[in-house]
Amino acid sequence: MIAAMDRSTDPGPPRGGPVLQDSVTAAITSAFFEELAAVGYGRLSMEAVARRAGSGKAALYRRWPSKEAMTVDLVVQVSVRAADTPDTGTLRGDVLAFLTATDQALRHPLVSRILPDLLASAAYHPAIAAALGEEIGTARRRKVGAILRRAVERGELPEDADVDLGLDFMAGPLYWRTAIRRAPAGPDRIERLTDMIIAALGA
Amino acid sequence: MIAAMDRSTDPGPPRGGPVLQDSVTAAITSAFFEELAAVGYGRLSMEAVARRAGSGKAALYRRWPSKEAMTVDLVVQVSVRAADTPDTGTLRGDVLAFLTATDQALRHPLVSRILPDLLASAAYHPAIAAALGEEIGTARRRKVGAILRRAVERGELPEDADVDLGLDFMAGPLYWRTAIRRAPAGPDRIERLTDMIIAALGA
DNA sequence: ACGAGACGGAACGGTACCGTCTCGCCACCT
DNA sequence: AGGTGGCGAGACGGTACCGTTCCGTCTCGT
Repeated sequence: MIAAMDRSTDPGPPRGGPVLQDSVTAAITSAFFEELAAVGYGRLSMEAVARRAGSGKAALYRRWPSKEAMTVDLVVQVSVRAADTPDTGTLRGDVLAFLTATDQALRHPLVSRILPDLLASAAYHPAIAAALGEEIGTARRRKVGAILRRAVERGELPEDADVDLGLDFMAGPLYWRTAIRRAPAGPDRIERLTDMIIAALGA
Repeated sequence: MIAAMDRSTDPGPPRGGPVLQDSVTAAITSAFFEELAAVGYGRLSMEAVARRAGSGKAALYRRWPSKEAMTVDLVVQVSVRAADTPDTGTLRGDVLAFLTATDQALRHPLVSRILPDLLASAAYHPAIAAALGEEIGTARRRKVGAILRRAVERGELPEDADVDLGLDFMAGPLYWRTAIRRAPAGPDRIERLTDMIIAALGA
C-alpha cells in the first residue's frame, strides 16, 4: 500500500523491456498521490496531475474517464496490498500487531495527509465512499473481526464481547491521535494503547 | 454551536431595528456553513457564498480579507458556545454526559459533514489547524482533563491513569463511528461505549 | 434635509481547469 | 520497411472564480 505511493521506490521497468505504457501509468500514479497529498481531493486537477507526471492530459483521459474514476481505481488498487495480520496466539499479540501495522501505515507522510482528506471527501462523493467502504472498511472489519473471534474461542474475551464497538476501539483512538491530533505514538504508547483496548473489549 | 449553522433558527433582527449590518452578516454566516457542507472547504468559493447569501461579493470582502480568514473567524465564533459538562459526581456520569453531548453535536447534519472536512483541510492550511487546535482541541482537552482529574481525586481512577491516551479514548471511538463510519450510536451504544472507555481508563 | 456608508448587482481583466483535438515523434509489431 | 498507436505538447472554446471597481438604491445618524 505504501510503496506504490512512493515515487523514490519506483525504479521503472528493469531494463529496455516493454516500457512505455507501464512507466507512464506508474508516473501518473505517483503524481496522483503526490498531488492529492499536496492540495487535497477537492482541488485536485487533472491538469496538475499530468504536469507533475510529465505527461500530456490525453494520457490520463486515455486511462480513466474522469477524476473520480481515476481516484477510485487508484485507491482501490493501492489498498489491495494490505496484508492480514497473523494469528500470534494471544489477543494481546494480535491487537499489538494490528495496531503496529496500522500505526506504521498512518505514519507514512502521504497516507496521513491523504486518508483524512479522502474520508472527508467520501461525504461528498458516493463513489469514493463506496470504494473506501468496500476496500478499506470491509477489509478492516474482517481482520478485526477475526482477531476478536479468535480471542473469544480462546476464552480471552467473554462470549458477549461487543464486536461492533470493538471495531471502533481498534481504529478510533489511534486514528484520532495520529491522523487528527497528529501526535505520533511511540512503541510504548502503542503497548499501553493495546492494554487499554483489551480492557475495553473485556468490559 | 449548532444554532448558528441553522438558517431556519435565524429569525433576523426582531423588528425595524439596526438591521442592515447584522442581518447580512447572519445571512453570510449561514450561507458559509451551508456551502461548506455542500462542497467542502477546498471547493468553497466566495462567489458561491455570496450567491447563496443573496449578497454581493463586496459584502464579504468588506468583512474578511480572504476565504481563509472568513473560515477561521466563523468557525472560532461558532465553537465558543460549546459549554462545559457539569460535575455529575461520578466518573461514569461525567463520561456519559460528555459522550452524549459529543454525540449530539456529531449527529447534526452540518457538523458531521463539515468537521471531517475541516480537520482534513487543517493539514493543508496552518491557519485552520491553529484555529481548530486552539478553539476545539484545547477546549476538549480541558474538559476531558477535568473529568479525569476529578475521577482520580475521587479514587475512581488510579493515580497513574494515562490522561494523554485517555483523551484519545474519549474522542476517537465515537468520532470514528459517527463521523467516519457514519454508523449512528443509539443511547444504548453510548452507555456501552461509556463502560468500555471507563474500563480502558482504568487499565 | 442631507451626507455617509453599506447594500445588491454587475462588470472588469486575469487566471485556472475542463475535456477535446491535432500535431509531429518514436517505439513497437508484423 | 511500413503501419499502428501511444506518446508529450499544447491550442481550443467554454466555464468558473478571483479580487476590484463602479453603479444606483436605501437606511441610517445628525
